[in-house]
Amino acid sequence: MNIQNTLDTEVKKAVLSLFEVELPSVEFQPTRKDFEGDITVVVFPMLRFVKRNPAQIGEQIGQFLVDAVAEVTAFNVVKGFLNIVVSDAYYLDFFNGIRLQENFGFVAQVDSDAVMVEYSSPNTNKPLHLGHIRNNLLGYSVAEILKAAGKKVYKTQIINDRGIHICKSMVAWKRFGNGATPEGTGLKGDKLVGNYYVAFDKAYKEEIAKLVADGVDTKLAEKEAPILQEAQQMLRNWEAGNEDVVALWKKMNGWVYKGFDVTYKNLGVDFDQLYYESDTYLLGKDVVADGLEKGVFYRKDDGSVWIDLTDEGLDEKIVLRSDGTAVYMTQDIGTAIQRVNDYPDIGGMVYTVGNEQDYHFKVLFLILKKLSFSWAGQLHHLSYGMVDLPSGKMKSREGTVVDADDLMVEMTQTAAKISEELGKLEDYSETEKQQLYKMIGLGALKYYILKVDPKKRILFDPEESVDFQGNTGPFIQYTYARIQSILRKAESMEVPMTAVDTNAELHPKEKELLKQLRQFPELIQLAAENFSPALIANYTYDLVKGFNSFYQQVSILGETDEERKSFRVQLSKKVAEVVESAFLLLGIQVPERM
RNA sequence: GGUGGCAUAGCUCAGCUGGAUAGAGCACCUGCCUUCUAAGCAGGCGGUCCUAGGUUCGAAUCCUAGUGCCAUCACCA
Repeated sequence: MNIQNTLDTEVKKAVLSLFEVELPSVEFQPTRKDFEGDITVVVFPMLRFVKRNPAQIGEQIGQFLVDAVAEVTAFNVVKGFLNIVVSDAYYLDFFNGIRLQENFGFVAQVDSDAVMVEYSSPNTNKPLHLGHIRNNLLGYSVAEILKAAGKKVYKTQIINDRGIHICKSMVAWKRFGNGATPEGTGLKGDKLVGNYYVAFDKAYKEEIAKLVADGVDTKLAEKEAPILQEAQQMLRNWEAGNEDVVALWKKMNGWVYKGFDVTYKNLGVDFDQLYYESDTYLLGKDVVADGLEKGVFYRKDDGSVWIDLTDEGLDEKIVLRSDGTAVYMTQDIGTAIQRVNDYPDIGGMVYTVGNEQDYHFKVLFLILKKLSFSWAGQLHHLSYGMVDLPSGKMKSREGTVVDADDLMVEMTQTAAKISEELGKLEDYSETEKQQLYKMIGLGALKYYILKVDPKKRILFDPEESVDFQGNTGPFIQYTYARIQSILRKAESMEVPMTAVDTNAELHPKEKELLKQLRQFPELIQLAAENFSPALIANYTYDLVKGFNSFYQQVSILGETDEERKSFRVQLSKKVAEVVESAFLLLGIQVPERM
């Protein structure tokens, strides 16, 4: 039984027998470092029921607990805080329980309902950048955390493969490309297509300037620039199914997908199911018709269809244009329904999309609720802040973006530089080294991004890059590698890996580590409830800090008492396992050496 | 203007449903490698928790008002 539950009932019993009062609840917190004890009962809230001096109440409850609960060995009271000391035996017993447990903290799938997690969802007219990296890491990590918490998860993305922006790249390629291909140029497909998107913008601006110079009004020039007209015509042709246009569209998108695959693979993210906007953009219209009948929507005189959300403190929102075509919202309604049709066990969805779309998702969820879908209550917008540069916002068209591929290469190079200076891996082959550098470089990047609360905006300074010391991915990876080194030696020393004697006495650092390990399962649940990889990251950091302190203060393999040595080796192993598990949830790998 | 988010040390960030003297890392300054990996450990320096009120035994945390930054309020996606 969990010690806290035991204490909860015992404290209530104590208050009942001592003061004849029934407490509704008891407030616990971990004892702060500077005080003696493990768990603290906060006495203040009891004052409403027990009219006495808090210190006195604490004393009496403390004595009661020592007498009644075997695991409680001592207590002290500071002001209104009753600090309880829990026996070493309790912690050692806990350790024996998890010693051989694989995937400690992870829950086997318990929910029959599945969750679909959407993330990435790029446009196919330009390469992925730092903003997508944050999106991908968050989405992937949340999906993994939900799995670890017992959910069935489908990872998905909706690829925005149609629209005027794609046509812009296509037009520019036709005009300036001279038949360039990824094979011919040696460029990654997404990069090649992205270049033409930039080229379009450049040509467009030049045409506007020329028209304005010829005396055309700026507004008009922006509308009438021939290259824009051409792109618009191309979109109409695409929608009409023009063979040439569709063939070009397929060809160029194909290039982009190949490029994206490389980036995703390097980033270490994946998907169970892909959706393409070209398949879904017409969806949702029948649902709107349905909703019209039910009175959820209403039609205006011009034929457009709206929903009135003023009762919810929001505005009116259009769901179908006057010409009967779908808008963004229509499509998202349709896609959500499509997904549940495809995977009937879906009970909820998570949308990983930037916070600039908070309003959109608020409205979308409300609409789905009003259409009374059973799963509409379980929709979550995993909203995150933008990644800004010191110069401000990233803009693809202006070339002020941090490219995802470039950034990963840079991080790997930095890792390589640091590692080579330290020179600990002389016996590694070149391939082994490269693999490790990538692991460390990406570990630094991923941790840097995931440790921050998703809601917050991230300021990324490419000059200062990302740290490799302190509260960083590499620091945690390093600790893991250190433990592996000990374990290798322990194996050659043939240290026995047997259950520990619960009568043993714990070193304070050992107890500290056991306390931290004990929190891991709850932490996964908490992270899942809050959709927060940051909680996992910060927990892992604390655990590792605790281990390093332990490592520095006590000797593990040098310990002369064989039983104690065995315990320390196994404790280290468990810490490493938890670090590995936690990092798995963040999509970060851990090295055997570094 | 309406709505939403954010504001904690020079910088980057923790701080769970209100609880003890507000915590880390980086930077700066001290120590510690003939001892299990020094990408480490131990310590020092550094804070009107944006401001002003309020609720409470107790507020960085909750409420109100204000300030600053960001986003959003399209028959674009």
